[in-house]
Amino acid sequence: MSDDDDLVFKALADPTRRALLDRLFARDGQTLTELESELAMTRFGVMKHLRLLEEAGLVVTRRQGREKLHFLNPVPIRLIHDRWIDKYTEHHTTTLLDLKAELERDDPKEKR
Amino acid sequence: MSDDDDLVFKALADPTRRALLDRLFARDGQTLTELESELAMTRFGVMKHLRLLEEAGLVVTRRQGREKLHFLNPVPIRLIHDRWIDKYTEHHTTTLLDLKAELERDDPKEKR
DNA sequence: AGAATAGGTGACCAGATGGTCACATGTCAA
DNA sequence: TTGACATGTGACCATCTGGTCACCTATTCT
Repeated sequence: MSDDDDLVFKALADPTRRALLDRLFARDGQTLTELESELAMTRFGVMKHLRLLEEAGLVVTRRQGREKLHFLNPVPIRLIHDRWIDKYTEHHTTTLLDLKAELERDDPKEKR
Repeated sequence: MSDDDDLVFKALADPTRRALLDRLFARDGQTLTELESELAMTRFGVMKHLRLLEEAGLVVTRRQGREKLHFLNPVPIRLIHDRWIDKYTEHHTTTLLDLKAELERDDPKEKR
């Protein structure tokens, strides 16, 4: 509600930035150059994306000499979850997801 | 990963659409006209936003006569959560959030 | 049937966004 | 201290996005 989290949602809106979060989820504490090498984009682009992620609080950084290490911060994600998932109905959702996984195992890719 | 969820993140990127989800979270099954009346925007704008939310699967609809009822679907939100919150560290995050709430009760609004 | 009501379409415009580049700063190691 | 490396800044451009409007269709009620 306090649309301070606007930064978080804007940051998550781009596929490149989500990919960066995925890379950090897989291995935390990577540098800009490491992340760039995995992403088929110039260093400048990656830097811009990392800046947005950091301003949104989704990534926290620590300088180590001339390197800057990046870490994934899960807290804002958790807050998104809590905004629209009622504690009371959370169990139902989980059940639905299990059912969905079950169905897709039998009938992979059905549209709408 | 299957950037089909691109629609979900794009849909969540706009404050008006998040406000719509909030309204539906508060009271499910509202019509377009009901939602419009709460939002200081023309009906056309609201309709466009609802369409994106529906295409993203965040809102599901049911026609009833000439009315169209809108319902919040929490499943995609849950999937976002599961993408970056490790089951193993989930407890730590919850603990951090509790701590944060605790701190903000004593020191409301501190930046960064 | 005819009026009122609820929802839908396509085009249009101003402003925001993603990506690149030339150039600049800071740090390490020989 | 010089060169190589890691990161940072400001400007620039093509494209996407939010919002509005004139106009259209479908359903309900009298």
